[in-house]
Amino acid sequence: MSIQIYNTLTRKKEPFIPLEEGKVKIYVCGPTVYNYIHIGNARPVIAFDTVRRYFAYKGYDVTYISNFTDVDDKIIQAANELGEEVGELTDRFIDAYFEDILALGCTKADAHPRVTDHIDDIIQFISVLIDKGYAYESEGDVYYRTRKFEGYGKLSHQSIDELRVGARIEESEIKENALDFALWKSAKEGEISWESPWGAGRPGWHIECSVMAREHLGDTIDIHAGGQDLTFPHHENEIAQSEAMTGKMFARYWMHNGYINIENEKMSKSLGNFVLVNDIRKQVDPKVLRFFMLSVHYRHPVNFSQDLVESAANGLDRIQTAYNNLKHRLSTSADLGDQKDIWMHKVDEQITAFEQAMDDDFNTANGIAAIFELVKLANVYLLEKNTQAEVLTYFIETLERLMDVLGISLESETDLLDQDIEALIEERLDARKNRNFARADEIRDELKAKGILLEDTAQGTRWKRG
RNA sequence: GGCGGCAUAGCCAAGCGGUAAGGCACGGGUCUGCAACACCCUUAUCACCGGUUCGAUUCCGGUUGCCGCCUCCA
Repeated sequence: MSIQIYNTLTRKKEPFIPLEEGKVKIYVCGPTVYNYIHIGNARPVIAFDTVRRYFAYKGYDVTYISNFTDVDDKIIQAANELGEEVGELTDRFIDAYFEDILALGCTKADAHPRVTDHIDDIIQFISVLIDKGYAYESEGDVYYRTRKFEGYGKLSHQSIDELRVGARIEESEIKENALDFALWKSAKEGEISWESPWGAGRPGWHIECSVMAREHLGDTIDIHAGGQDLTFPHHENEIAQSEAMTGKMFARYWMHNGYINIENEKMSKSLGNFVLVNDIRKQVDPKVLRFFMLSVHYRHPVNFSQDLVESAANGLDRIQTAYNNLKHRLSTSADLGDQKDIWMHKVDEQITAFEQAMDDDFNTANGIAAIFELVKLANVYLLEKNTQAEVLTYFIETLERLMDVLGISLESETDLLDQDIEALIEERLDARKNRNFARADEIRDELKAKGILLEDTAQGTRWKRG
């Protein structure tokens, strides 16, 4: 079964057919680096990191590119306000970005190109568009001639005539048409700028992605992804630029993730309800944040609230506990029992269910359901008097493998017990043998106060951090 | 005005033509020295009104209510 992808371009789920057998080239629009990222920024990073992981799981050779917009109005403004050089500011927030996304279990892209490293390519690209009649210079700016590109509007399914010219699109004298957008902006006094055939200036927002995607992935890429709000105008404009340039299809599949709301409200600066990843990940286990986001299909909106995150934490805990218990059993039980094939088969069924879910437009909500079924099976298996190492191992490895697709590691945090604690657990075992339950409970409470929870099983006492 | 999305149990969330996955929370039971973990049991006429169909949560039309894009935005 091939992977089905909902393609914004066609508004349909389509079987994924790579340009090149066994390979997939993905470009994800990255952040404008003038601040720490918020959880809304984190959603596409997590969603498409998961897409990337699943492709890899399926054996694809994935090339994954995500850019940094490191020069634009907001950056210049922020730098001015902070009295910092643009380059300093962007370096700082790029570092912060990596810290944040790594904490969230995302892998770095194969390349993170920056706009400021591609100025020459951008200038060249724009020059060709001008030569081809798709762009024109006007008072030091260069604009894209939207009317000239026939397919304009095909991604957002907007008719160019229906687009409302908002109050903020100025019917500028220097543009031929209100919908024309800037490829090159002339520099204002004192602004960071680069020399160009049209004078000192800097790139417009949309051109960078066309240039960098082409540079790193070629004329046509398999998947182009980003937040829903980028569909128009950003991605529409990218298509116009790239296809005018190459005459070839720019991206075959367009994926867009849904929004995040905060406590049922839109996240916005005016409401002051921005949640920065850098803050929240210090309060909530980033694994939980990731698990929470993946519990909803990527195209649907997700509501971020303390209660919902907490309930996700409890769910993830169920998976973690089962995993820990399997490991504990493996290390404490004899290799007995039979019916190996039956159990292995049941595990396989859930692997299939997981893959079917993920094949269906990366339906992580259903994938997680399959993992929970696996957990249920494991818990039932652990009820057996005798277990087989091979079965336990298969459960453990499968859980690791599937959770890894979701970018969540179940490996314990290398925190070994202090000798003191270990001694206490030993002492408690003795106390229980001697039916000195008062002392046993005392020890359990003492450890609980230190965040160590004890669980007595037929195979001995196991513990976990609580 | 144009384009689009969503409405499923207390909460979250899949399903999208054959009478409802999964998780969280709640209640009852089993296991346990007591717990914890776990297991078992219990919980939904799928916003409303029409239509198509042998049959609709699922398709079509309409109504209501939320939401997004059309302007920087993940």
